Amino acid sequence: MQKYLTTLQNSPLFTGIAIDDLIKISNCLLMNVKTYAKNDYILTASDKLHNLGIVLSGRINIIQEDYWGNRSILTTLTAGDLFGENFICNEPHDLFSIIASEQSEIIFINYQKITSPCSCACDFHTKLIQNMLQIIAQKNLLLTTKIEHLSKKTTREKILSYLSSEALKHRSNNFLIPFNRQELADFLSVERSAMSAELSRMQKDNLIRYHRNNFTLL
Amino acid sequence: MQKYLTTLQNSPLFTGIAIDDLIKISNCLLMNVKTYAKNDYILTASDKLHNLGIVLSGRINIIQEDYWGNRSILTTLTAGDLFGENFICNEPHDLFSIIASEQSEIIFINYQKITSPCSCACDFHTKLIQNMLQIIAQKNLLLTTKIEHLSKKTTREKILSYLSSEALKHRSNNFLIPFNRQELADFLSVERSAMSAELSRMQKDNLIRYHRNNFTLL
DNA sequence: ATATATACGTTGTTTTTCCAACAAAGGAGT
DNA sequence: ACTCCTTTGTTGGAAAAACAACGTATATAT
Repeated sequence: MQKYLTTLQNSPLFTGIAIDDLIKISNCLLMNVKTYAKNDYILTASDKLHNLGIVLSGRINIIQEDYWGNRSILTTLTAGDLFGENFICNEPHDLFSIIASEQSEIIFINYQKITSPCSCACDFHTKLIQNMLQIIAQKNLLLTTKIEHLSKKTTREKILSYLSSEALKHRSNNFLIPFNRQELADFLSVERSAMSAELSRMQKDNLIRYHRNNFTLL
Repeated sequence: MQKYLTTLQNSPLFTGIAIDDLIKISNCLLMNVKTYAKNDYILTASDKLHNLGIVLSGRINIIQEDYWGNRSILTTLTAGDLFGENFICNEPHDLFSIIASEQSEIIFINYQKITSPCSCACDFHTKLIQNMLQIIAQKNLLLTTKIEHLSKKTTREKILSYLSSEALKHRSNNFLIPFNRQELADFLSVERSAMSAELSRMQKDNLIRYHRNNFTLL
């Protein structure tokens, strides 16, 4: 357990919890490390997940299989990343599976133990619960704004929706975006070259100025 | 307070908590009822929200104002509905405002009090925290699957993505959808008539069968 | 400085969606 | 059955996006 502490400490679930307290708390949480070989299933779509997982090493993919069996990778997680926040305490979903894409170690934390107070470490427990809520709430916010962008019908509107939210976030009409063109196109679910073309048209129309990933709204 | 108990009891935040316990718990939660007139701001974009809100009566809109000041209504909430789960414990967002669209009563519940255990009612408190997590996690799941649909480029792919997830959810290739055509089109962010046309083409291509809101995947 | 790879922009063609207008089908009430 | 109203389906032209192919800029390494 000792050797995983640094990874755990850097996980958002344990932010604000001192390393000494982490050691104490780890005894109450029914933690449990498992090792998976490449291509092992960590969770199949019909399983119900009772634990929160944190990747200690390796790489795992959250995948979706549709009605016809077509697979697509939703996200790929590496050391320190958390999973299961959404599946937990929900009915069996039948939507996602989790597979190790290389040999991986996962630490599982009993969900019940996180949400119910215990005798030994109640102070940290409160912090833990708040961290947990914050993580999900933050993700929720990200998903909501992304949906806002994706709901726009034209590429131009999608771009403007995204740039607008970035400008509000930075409290400035000039800001850097964390994507290159291909990544931005993927994020907005449009075609890269078409998006590039639209960007130049928007510049011509005096809506925006940009160079590389530095953007200015006019 | 008494007269609001039924509304509160029906709120997902308090499911599984008996009415007697609800009365006890309500004393610990620093609840606070406020009345708003039509068009009053309940939250402006730059405010930080410290409380969870439940609508007791009336109707409120969660709105978004973009960089240029264009407003759009994201959701509209009525009696029993909860808001603030996502804003709470996040940095000021500058993205959403909340406005009463008619005279409304809102009960605010101190967020700190929800997440920290208290002396008087710890059993219900645990249930409360679990309800809170479940609500957000469930919403998260909904948002994630919606993003999956919206990320598809063509209308046909969006429809199939949606129908596939419904089929998996119902564990059957035949199911009823909870939308009429206009609602489905809005949900998938496509144009109704174009979607109707695409549906008939899909039927002609032997991908699906449908009548009204009864669908079968082939 | 040169070579090489990667990111970005441009253009023309094909495909898809939007839009508007209308036609057909289904439901509710008399 | 008939009317009225709502929902769903159809069609053709206009607009937009996807796609492919290529040209240009920028970064990196040797």
